[in-house]
Amino acid sequence: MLAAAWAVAREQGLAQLTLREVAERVGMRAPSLYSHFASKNAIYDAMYAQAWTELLEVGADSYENLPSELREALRMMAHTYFDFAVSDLARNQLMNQRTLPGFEPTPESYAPAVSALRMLSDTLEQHGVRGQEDVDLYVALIGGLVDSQLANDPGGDRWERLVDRAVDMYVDNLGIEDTGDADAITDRRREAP
Amino acid sequence: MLAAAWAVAREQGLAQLTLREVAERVGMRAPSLYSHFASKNAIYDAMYAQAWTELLEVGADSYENLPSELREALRMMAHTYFDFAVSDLARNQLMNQRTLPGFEPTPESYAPAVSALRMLSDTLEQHGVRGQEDVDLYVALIGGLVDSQLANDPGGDRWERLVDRAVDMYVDNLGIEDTGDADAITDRRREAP
DNA sequence: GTCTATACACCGATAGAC
DNA sequence: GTCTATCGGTGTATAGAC
Repeated sequence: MLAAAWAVAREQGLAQLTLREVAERVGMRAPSLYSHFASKNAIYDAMYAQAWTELLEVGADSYENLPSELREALRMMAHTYFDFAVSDLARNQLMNQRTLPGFEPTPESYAPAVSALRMLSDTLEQHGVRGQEDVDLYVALIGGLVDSQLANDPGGDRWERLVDRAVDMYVDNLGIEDTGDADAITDRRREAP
Repeated sequence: MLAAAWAVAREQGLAQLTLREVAERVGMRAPSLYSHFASKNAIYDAMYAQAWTELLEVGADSYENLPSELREALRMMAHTYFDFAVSDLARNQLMNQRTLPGFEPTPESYAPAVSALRMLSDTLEQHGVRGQEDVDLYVALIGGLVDSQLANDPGGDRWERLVDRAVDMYVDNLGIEDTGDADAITDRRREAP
């Protein structure tokens, strides 16, 4: 049933999802959906939770045995996320953009999003990347590649080809020793004025 | 009249713009809008052109007397664009995201977008940044900061504070001499494998 | 150009029978 | 749980009077 909702969102657009269309795909009438969801917003909410849970699973699989070397580990992480995000525009809009005005996930549905970000920052930390700003910059950098790819070259690879270079640029900027040791200390990161 | 459309888009959401609401704000009835626009899509199209034309004007003012020094010039450009983009979520969605399924600007409306990107690449080139991938990476980097700011900290400055650092990171990665001379040659940019 | 009137389709949501 | 019927509302767009 959520699968049907995702299909509609992908085909018609996230905001153009309708109860009638979802119901039809599962062989039901629109009012019957209210036996499963309290409202249309509740469907979005469940989709939001499912999307972040999916990422959590993809990430758990992929991050389990990351290379100890910082640069290689970040490249793998970046590609995993990039492929996941780019493969579904509607899902990415629900997860990371304010496409639905006023939509706010419930605390229960927001939880997997928090876990996913936590998993990212934990993994970064294990590889020597510490500090909120370092994480924020990584999020913006990889997210920017995803958004550019989806907006300007959907189905192509114009920004995907920049993922490795972007990660290298980022690691160079961190200015930590790239030894694979979790305890890197040297920090010559440039300070913004 | 376009101003009324922008107001509705900002308040209700880009996709939630309705002819009735726009008409009401200009003291008209919905059908009267068809004297000015052939369809709702034509309104979006005019808004798209206006948005990119605005950026073109802001950019022309700002890029006229940029510092010759690469790093400083890119910082100014980045802040100019960041402030412009972050100040209007609906406008940014129309310009840079696929929020309206199936919307494609007409060639006439797409023209100012091409001009704006051309202005960017010309300016970058004048400061020694050449190559499509260099431009693409800049677009993704600054766009990523914008999108992160709008999605995760609307009204705040959590990613705005990273603009200067991001530009420095980018310039360092270009690996060109930062002398203010338009003819920088050294290129030790890392190649993705 | 703007109006009234209206067509036609669609929306989310509820009531109540089965 | 699922249905039919329906509510009250919205949407874009057109016809034709003024």
